Amino acid sequence: MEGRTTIPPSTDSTDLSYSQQSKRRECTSSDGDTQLAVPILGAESDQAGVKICQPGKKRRRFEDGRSNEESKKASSSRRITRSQVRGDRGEELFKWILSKRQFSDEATQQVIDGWHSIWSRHRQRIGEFEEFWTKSGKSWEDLTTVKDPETVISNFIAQQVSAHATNANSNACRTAVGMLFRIQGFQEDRINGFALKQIMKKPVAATRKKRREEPIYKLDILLKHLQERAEFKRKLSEQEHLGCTISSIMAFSTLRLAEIYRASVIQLEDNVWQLSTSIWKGDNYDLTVTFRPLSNLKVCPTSWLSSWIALRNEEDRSKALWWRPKKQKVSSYEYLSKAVHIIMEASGVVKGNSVTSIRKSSITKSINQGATIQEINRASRHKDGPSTVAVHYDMNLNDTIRERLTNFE
DNA sequence: ACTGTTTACCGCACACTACC
DNA sequence: GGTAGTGTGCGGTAAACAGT
Repeated sequence: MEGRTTIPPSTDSTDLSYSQQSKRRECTSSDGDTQLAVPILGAESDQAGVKICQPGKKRRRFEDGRSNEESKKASSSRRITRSQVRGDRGEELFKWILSKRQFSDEATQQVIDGWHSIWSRHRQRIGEFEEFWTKSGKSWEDLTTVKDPETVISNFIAQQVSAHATNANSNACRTAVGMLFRIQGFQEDRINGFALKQIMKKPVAATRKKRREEPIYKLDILLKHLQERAEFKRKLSEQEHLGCTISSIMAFSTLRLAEIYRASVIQLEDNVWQLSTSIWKGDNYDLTVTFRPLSNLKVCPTSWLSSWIALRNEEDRSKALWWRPKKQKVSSYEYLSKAVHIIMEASGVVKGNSVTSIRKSSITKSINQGATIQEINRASRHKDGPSTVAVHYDMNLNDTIRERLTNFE
């Protein structure tokens, strides 16, 4: 996988429009709020290449070769935690601090709501801090009289590190506890000072993305697979059907999985589908994408959407978009993720590729076909198009450029 | 001194997965 | 199957460079 090949002409289009009775079917978004994942980065470096160049030198650079390539996946030694209690304590502490500042419950809640999905992570880290704090004989009250937050954080991080915290954990703790002081009104420089930055150098460096020209698989293998699956949709398991539908949407809309997860959909006339979602990454805004039938219906989102919806009973029509007809429940984010992975694997996509790689290869293919930069920016919805695209999407196109460079007199 | 370009750094949203 | 720990992508911003 890599290199270019010719794009198979997308040909025939058997009609497989499943029932599409009434215009305007409506499905609402599932989630109330998302509940996953945390920020911060990782790669458990056994001493990542932190290398600070001598003073007189230029810029520091952390990703010079030789850092152990394979970003290690979920380290085998996951810390064991008594999570529920911990998170609850964390949230309690957070709320307690705001109440000390006379924040009303509503106000406090709205502060929390300002974080979309990561709050569930912050509260865990704060909980971890709470343990540390209490264990060292301090009370919550003592927290409000802290004069020097940086010291508190530094000591906390240092102790985490000596207790073999992962880099990701160090980063997460720094962020969460810093936040705890930020809401007390401390200014940035009192929190994230020079000494703490020194401490954080290693974990932060370890998480930096290593840039390389990684080949992206061809979108075509996925499309081909979708096309095959479309032949016998009725034999597909519910999860496969789901996976195909989402893959198709992703390939043709370059939306992220999380965005698709919280999407809702309306069917307009003639198999035209309108998908609405909200973008949270970067600027927050709502987005509506309209899918019209493509010449190859077998890979087209419209036909996958209509057959997906057709799986449910009449009375479930208005249920959430990712409602699971068999189980009679709404899919979780993880379930969607698994569904797409099943499809990717079946298509022959190399294991280890993330769901968003579909987005990547879709954009890469467009570039390869000569899409203009404007088209790419519009499709990818990247703010700072050119640089982002250059770094993330056209990596395996460099071969072409190099080949051209070989031409000389 | 001023303008333009590249890259580091921060922090949050998103993705993956061990484990219960 | 879902939770929570761990890993990744990317926008905003400013520092470090580089040119005029």
